[in-house]
Order: sequence, then structure tokens, then C-alpha cells
Amino acid sequence: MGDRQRKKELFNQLARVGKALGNGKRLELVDLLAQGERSVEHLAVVAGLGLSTASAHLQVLKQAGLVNTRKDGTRIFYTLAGLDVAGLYEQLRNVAVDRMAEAERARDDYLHGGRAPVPEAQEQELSREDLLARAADGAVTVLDVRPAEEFAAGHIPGAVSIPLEKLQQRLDELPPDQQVVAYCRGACCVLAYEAVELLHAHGRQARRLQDGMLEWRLAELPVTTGHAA
Amino acid sequence: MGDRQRKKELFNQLARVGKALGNGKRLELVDLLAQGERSVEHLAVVAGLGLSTASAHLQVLKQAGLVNTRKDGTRIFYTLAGLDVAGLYEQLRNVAVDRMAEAERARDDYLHGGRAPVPEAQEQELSREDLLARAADGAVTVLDVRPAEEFAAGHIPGAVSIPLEKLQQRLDELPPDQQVVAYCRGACCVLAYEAVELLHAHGRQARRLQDGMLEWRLAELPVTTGHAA
DNA sequence: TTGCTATTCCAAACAAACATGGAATAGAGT
DNA sequence: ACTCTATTCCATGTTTGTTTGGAATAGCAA
Repeated sequence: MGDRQRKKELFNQLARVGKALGNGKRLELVDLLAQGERSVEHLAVVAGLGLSTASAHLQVLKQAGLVNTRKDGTRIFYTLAGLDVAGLYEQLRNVAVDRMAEAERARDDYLHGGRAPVPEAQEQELSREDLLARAADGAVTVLDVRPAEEFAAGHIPGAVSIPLEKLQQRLDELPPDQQVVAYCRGACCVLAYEAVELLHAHGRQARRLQDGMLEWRLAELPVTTGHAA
Repeated sequence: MGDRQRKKELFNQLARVGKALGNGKRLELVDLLAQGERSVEHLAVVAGLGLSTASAHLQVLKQAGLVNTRKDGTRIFYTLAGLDVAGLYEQLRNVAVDRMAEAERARDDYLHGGRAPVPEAQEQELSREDLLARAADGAVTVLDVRPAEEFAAGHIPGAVSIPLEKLQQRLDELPPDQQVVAYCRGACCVLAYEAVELLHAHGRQARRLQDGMLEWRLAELPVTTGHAA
């Protein structure tokens, strides 16, 4: 086999990772898996895919080494293969949003679209460092608005879990006089935006954490697992 | 437009970057562009592509925001859009090689294949930090074996440029009693491996720098441009 | 064993990406 | 104006990915 042929083969192998990340549905699956492990059925439902389709996409991700599987009885749970994969996904997202005007617009449409874009909201976002400092004083309530199972799979130490769907009816669980910092999956997740809006509508002091759990993990900050409040 | 639709659109936009990286030929182009700007024809020749094909691939990279163009008369020069893109490429490569056994094998085949794989050669590779320390003392000669134009587009300060093709006939330009540290494009570039082998065959003290110019740039270490020795 | 469930495999229809050669474009030189 | 060159655009055939529904598999529970 010639040198040229070997080079071609190398780049084709590297391209398999690119291909795996070159499909919107697969990126959505990666985004979900970054929050914790999931069964095939769960992923299919949440991503709006047929079972066979979801399975096929997961095979592609697996062939590219991006996800691992764990068998539990008759179920198969998929997980991201590691933090490096989450980092790759984050960097891809950053490059896309920074370098492609259309991607930036699509993100803004998704995050703020349909609602009023509040210009000062962005400056009010709290950085991870600030959150750590304030949470240490007990000066803020940290609110996780992701689904309960994602909270269980890993959350910011001391955070309270109230999934966005149930936030309205469980408002009284939040101290009324304290500022609330809401967070969700990551930079491209709507949940915390909507939570902050809902809290403001009810006269609460609320801000959004910059980014979310994905970036928190990548920053290697402490993570608590389990259902406890 | 519904929320679901907007989400789909966002992930489809992000996937365009993945798609752009999902083709071996395009990755090869990115690899070349990481060394400096290039005309279409040059890229086509070096990557072994037809002109139309190369142009089409470059369009895809451009649409994804990964490369920029500069017009100079009738020529068009392509460049990587930024260090973030180089970083994305590096991370993709690392994930591929770390997570896919086939990719790791393909890399090793390309780097060492056809020649004897020397097991201790890897430990003899010099880290960037060590190189900086040794070069400051003048204890080693730093040798850039990439093509001259890549050297001109950016090299390690103090490095000597002898393209691999001309190394044999220009051996006498290297001080015979000093250790030589050879480097090339990056972790997946053969040039420095072959250079070290050739130098050893001529009884020289030679080692390879870990990785190459791509990773040097990403580490934000000093870079010199221009043709001067 | 039989039934039940979650997942994967398979085949077929459909859609998207790729390579190629020739035409069109745009800039520079004459 | 014409010519030359570098690049892009276009139409083509070919290959590769995607979705779908149904069949096959593997594990659990009677």
C-alpha cells in the first residue's frame, strides 16, 4: 500500500467523526447525551425520531467512538464516550456560531424567538465564578430547571430541582426574597431563559447562569449526582 | 414557526460545520491550510484533486465559515478562518484517534507504515517546553522540514528550513556535532519522522518534536514569519 | 416452553453528496 | 478590444446517507 493510500485512509477515518457530527439529529442526540445516559426509546421520543432511525443514528455515533453503551436487562443505555467528546461538541458549536452568521441567527431565533429579546438580559447573566462565590455566601438560590432525571445524573452542588414544566405550580418552594439563578443544559438550551422570564413575570429576582451544565462539566467544576434536593 | 422547528433549524446549522469536517479530502485541505494560505490550484495539486473538485470542497468549507478567501489579482488564496478552527480540527483528530481503534491504526500505519516502527522513538520526542528551554541555550538545532512556503508562512523562532526532499543533499548545513530537533506540520505529519530516520542513517543525533506547527500555534507560542534563516 | 419488551438488522425508496468535464466569469497583460 | 489564466458554475452519472416498516435477536418473566 502506498503512502498516498495510507494518508487517504487516515483522513477517511478522521472524517468518520466529522460525518457523525454532520447531521442535525445526531447533534441533538449528542446534546441530550451530554446531560447523562439515556435509553434508545427515550432518545427517540425526545428527539422526535422513529425507533429504527434513532437506533441507526446511535450506531453511527458509536462507530465513530463518540458514545458508549451499557446494557441493563433488556434496555441499552447510551452515554457520551467522555468529556473530550463533550468538548468537541462545544467547540463545534462555538465555531459554528462565531463563524457562520446563519448559525448565530438560528441560535438566537431558538433561544429568544417568539418572545421579546431583552437586550440587557445578557449582561445580567452570571458567570460560573460569580455563581460559585455567591452560592458560597448563600446569597442566591441556584435553580436547575432541567427534567428531574437530568438533575439526578449530575447537577451543581446545592441546586434545587424544579423542572420548567412544574415551575409555575411550585413557585412557593423558592424563597421569595432571594435572588434566583436558573440554569439548564447549556449555551443552546431554552429552559433557563423561559424560567427567568416566568420568574420575572411573578415579580421574582432572577438571572440566568451563563451557559449551563455542559460547560460547567467541561470547566471541571464540582458536580453532585442523585435525587436529593 | 414552532419551537420544534426552530430547534431543528439550529441543529441543522450546527451540523453544517460537522458536514464540512465529514469528508477526508476536506480534512486534508484543512490540514494544509493550517500551515498557511494557499491558492486553489496549489491545494488541488497537493491534495490530489481535480480543480473543480477542490473548488467545490473549498466552497463547502467556506459556507461553513471554516475558511476565508483573499483575492490577489486573478488568484484566490484560502486561509483558515481562525485559531478556533485549527483547534476544532485538532480536537476532532484527538477524539478520533483516542476513541476509534481504526483511526489510531490508520494514523500509525501512515506515520510508521512501510518503515520499521521504532518503539523507543516516541519517548525520545521532545515536548514544546523542553524545546524552548534547550533552544534558548543554543543546545540544539531546530529543523523545519516542511516545504519552504510553509516555513515562510510561520515557523518556530530560530528554526532552520530544509524541506525533507532536499535534506539529503543539504546535510552539511547542519552542525555535525549538535543534536537536531526536527518538526513538521503536526501530530499527523510524516515529514519529521522521515527526517529523523534519514538523519540517524547519516549518524546524526536527531529527535522529533512532539506534534508540530499546528499544535505550536494552538499553544500560542511565538511564531516567526518570512524566508530568513 | 411461551410471551413480552427493547433494540437492532434488513431491504427498499428516497434524498443528498461527490467527482468530472466543459462552459462561464473575472481579472491582468498586451 | 483580445488573450491568457485562475477560479467558479453547471449538468451529469455515481455513490453514499436517511427514513421507514417489518423481521430478527436477546433478555426477562411467567
